[in-house]
Amino acid sequence: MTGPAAAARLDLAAYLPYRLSILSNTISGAIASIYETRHGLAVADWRLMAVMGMEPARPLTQKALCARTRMDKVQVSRAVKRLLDLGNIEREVDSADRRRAHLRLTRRGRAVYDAVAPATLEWERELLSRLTPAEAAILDTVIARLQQVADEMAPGAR
Amino acid sequence: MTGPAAAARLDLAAYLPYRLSILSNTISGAIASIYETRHGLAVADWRLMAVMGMEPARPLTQKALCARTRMDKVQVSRAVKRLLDLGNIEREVDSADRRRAHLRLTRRGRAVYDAVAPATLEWERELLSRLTPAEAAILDTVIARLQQVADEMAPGAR
DNA sequence: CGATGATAGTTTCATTTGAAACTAATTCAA
DNA sequence: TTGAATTAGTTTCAAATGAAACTATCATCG
Repeated sequence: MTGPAAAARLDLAAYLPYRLSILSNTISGAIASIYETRHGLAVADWRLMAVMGMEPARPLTQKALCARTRMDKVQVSRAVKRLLDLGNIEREVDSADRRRAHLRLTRRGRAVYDAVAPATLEWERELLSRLTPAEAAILDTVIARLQQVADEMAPGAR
Repeated sequence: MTGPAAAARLDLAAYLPYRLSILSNTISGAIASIYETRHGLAVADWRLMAVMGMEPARPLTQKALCARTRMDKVQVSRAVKRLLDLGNIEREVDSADRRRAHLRLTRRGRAVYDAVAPATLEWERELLSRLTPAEAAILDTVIARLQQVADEMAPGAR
């Protein structure tokens, strides 16, 4: 009833990588609209702010931001420049190693964070509320396991 | 035990949108390496070929490709141009409406498709093999449900 | 020391991307 | 019909991106 059966035909609508990509883009786009227009933040900018907001007492270097966000150093460098221009973060050169600088949210950045973070969390909560607790729990472990496997299978897996 | 409890603190490592984005990018990148270097295809190129390969007997217009891939018409226009240059697809102007053209894989394009599609499916199969059947089934329904909810929640939800 | 190599972060330059304007063909309405 | 509005697809131009080269600082080794 479905036409001639070809060996291993690829059906995008059922193909996990494709579905994940669409889903992730839909979600990211929706959440980005929370901070893009109102606070003038690009996705990369918000990502850095989210990390810096997590542990405000511990200022981070750009290298640490790279590690925590999986962004590369050029992206981070540019996002940092934008955030400095916006006045959302401040930089203090490390006294022991002047190549490094420690970055933290300013009062203004903290205010932006406090305005945006709850909205993004609420968005996530609303999304997850459509799943049963069992489904949510399985989703959690499945994502973790798939990430681990994907890391192993990726070219140049370390 | 986790420091001062701030209201609604955002933890990226536990935040679904972020985790999904990392996972999707890891997977897409790994799969892209299957066709990028060997066949000179960009992600968009392969996506179009995957759709055209699904039902080879039914040539598609660029508009139809937009709908099926969720890519916009500019991306599609450029990918089509690259695929024509590579000789992977051919174009036949619609006799009834000369704005439109029907696109299909050439013999060469079909050969590329037949080389790439099984490898990508094998990659997916390998990934999914790390899940129990129950987990895989739940993942399937969860992705579908989340996509539906995300579509509703996206700004300008139609 | 002083040279060599490594590290943190930035800049340059060529390519990619996206939005908006554009072209060409078709439909619709009077 | 012919003129306005739509539609399919392309081009343009400015902004975003990434890879590689670069600057400045620090560590190490003779």
